[in-house]
Amino acid sequence: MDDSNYVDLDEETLFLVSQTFKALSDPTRIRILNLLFNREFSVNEISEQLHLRQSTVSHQLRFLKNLRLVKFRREGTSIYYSHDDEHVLNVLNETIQHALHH
Amino acid sequence: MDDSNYVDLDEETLFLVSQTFKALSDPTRIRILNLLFNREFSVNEISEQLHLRQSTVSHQLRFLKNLRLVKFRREGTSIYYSHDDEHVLNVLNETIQHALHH
DNA sequence: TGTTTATATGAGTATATGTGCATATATGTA
DNA sequence: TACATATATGCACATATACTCATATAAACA
Repeated sequence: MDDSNYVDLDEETLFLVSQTFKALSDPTRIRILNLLFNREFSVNEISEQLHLRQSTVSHQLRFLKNLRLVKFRREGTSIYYSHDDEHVLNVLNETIQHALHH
Repeated sequence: MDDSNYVDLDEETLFLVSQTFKALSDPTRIRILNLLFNREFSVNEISEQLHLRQSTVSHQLRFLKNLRLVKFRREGTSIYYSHDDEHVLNVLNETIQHALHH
């Protein structure tokens, strides 16, 4: 069989890929990203919409922010978060649709 | 803004999606799936190729098997594993390529 | 400046996860 | 049957993770 396309993954790539999927491996983060799919929400809005503690949302947003999966803008005392990675969001959405229809 | 497409995810979908990504969130499992991309390998072959303990490979294959991401066939005393989910493998490959070229 | 509102963060805790060792199981062969 | 080889599995342990509470930080405004 032809396995000439096989390339051993370097450590940096492995880390980046695993971190990306780790972001999508937690139900809370999936719910947040799914909520942000269409528009931006403030931390409080996310908290209320998903029935999560403010600190829980804030912790998870930091996680997603560090991976550059979400971006934010300040408006007064509120901070509005929105998604910031088309590729990852597409992967998530595809997999959700795949799960919903199978 | 239009958020009419937003649907709260049911628990079962959330679990399935998060489990799928959890499978892809570990460097060892990523390396195994990446190895199996082109052809099947026995447990020992995987172990040798990736410099992993036999038990580690076996444990992770069980994980992947439970999620139906790999399938296997017996040949004598060896068991050959191969991938069994085109969608997940595509998602993984896309994300690896994305990471390699960015 | 003091107060209110919104968000971020540190510490503690319970649980989940990944790995290795030792051993069990299963197949093949003498 | 006895033994060798290949794989699976139970247990123990170290580490990672997600959540909560309490508190810190930051902006708006009286």
